Amino acid sequence: MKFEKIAAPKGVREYLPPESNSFEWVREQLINPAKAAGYQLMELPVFEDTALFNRGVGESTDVVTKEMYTFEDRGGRSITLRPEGTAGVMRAVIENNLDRGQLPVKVWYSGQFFRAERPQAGRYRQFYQVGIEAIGVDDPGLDAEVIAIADQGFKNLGLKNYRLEITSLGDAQSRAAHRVDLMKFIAGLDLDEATSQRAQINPLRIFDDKRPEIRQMMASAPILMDYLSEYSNNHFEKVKGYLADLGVRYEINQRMVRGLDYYTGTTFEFVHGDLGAQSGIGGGGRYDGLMETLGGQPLSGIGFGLGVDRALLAAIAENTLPVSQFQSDLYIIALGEEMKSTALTFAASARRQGFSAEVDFGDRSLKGAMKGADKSGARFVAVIGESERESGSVELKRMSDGTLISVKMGELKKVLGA
RNA sequence: GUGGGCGUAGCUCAGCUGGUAGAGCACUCGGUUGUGGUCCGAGAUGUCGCGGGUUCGAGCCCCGUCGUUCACCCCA
Repeated sequence: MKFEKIAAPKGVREYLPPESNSFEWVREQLINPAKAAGYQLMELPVFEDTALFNRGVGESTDVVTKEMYTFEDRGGRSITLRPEGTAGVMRAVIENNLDRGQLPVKVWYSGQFFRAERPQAGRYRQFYQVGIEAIGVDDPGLDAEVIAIADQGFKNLGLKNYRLEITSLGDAQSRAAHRVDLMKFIAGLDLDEATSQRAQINPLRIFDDKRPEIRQMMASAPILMDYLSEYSNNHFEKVKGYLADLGVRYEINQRMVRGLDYYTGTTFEFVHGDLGAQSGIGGGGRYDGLMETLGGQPLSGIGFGLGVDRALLAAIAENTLPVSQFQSDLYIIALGEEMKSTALTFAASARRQGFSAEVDFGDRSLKGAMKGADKSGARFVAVIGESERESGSVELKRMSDGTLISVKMGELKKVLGA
């Protein structure tokens, strides 16, 4: 009887040892600055009521119209695998009245997100993000701090070849005024069918077109930043000032376009230089209307999402991953089956003493076991035989230079260090 | 969703103008019975992604399909 193999679903990225160690490290580096700034964990469902994203992310976005994993559950409810994190956080904040306490609500999250796109380098159908949200306060200092936290995450990874682009999308009035003029401008252009259709849905998208001829046409298009209200402009000036004070380097990108509809005011993106087409490693911004749209108070908020998969690719490209292999302190080999119990007991004792210890399994030859110890990268090896069992002490072999050091099983600290 | 490249042992790949598969690495064992990294020897491993077609004969040609990859699109 032979069973067929089952493959992973298309487009999912899996992290297996030893690469998973790098993945875990990257994720930690990215989120640590947020923890240090007082953000607290929020664990949310990976699936939500479809309406949350339709309403929250926006019906005009590609994310909602063609990239969501939507299905009906057994109770006839329309369910969607989350394509991004902010809407879910907002839903939970509103539902649990977190915004009735001290503001801003500061939370972080980490997990997988889903988008049914054609897979490509750095683009997967299931991908990982860490992110934060600060909800309920509209303070340019907060905008700057949020951006600085994201930037610190990338710095923690040792990345250098990335840039931070920022812009302000202004408030509702700013955007409405700009949109009128921009539509007028675009109507005068000679665009192909698909492009002009896209322009109807969101004219800002045309700014993001990569074709040189389009870029040239758009060179003289009206820029949103020229339409900012006094309030928006003032707010943005302060953000830039604080960023400068924080030593966060940025570039203004007046043509930045984000894929989610809810962004207003300060908006930003981190772009890496070595990643090919999928170069965005993180992004975020302020969202004035989102909470109200989802049935909550009319409070503003700001947050970001950082791509863990892409950050890892960037770290690989820049060769900044730590070389240290994740190794055990102690590798324990039992000489024959009779000694296995002693070996297991010793390993458990070593772990209680605060050291990582692994046991060689499979009853292979001592030579094979030593090879296994070598490959595991363990710092020390202990061979357990009759004399060890009788005396209660072991000879620890330091693998780096081969020296043998005798020590009582209960006093590993003397050799392995604190 | 649209286009192009690719798909041979666990990994990296070779396989000439079609004649039914190979290398290196890795893996297991051994080089006399309690100590690794080098060296030497031995061994196991593939329905050549899958399904059709052409042919006396296909890993090599054709079609389809799936996967992968790059770009478009989109974005983390």
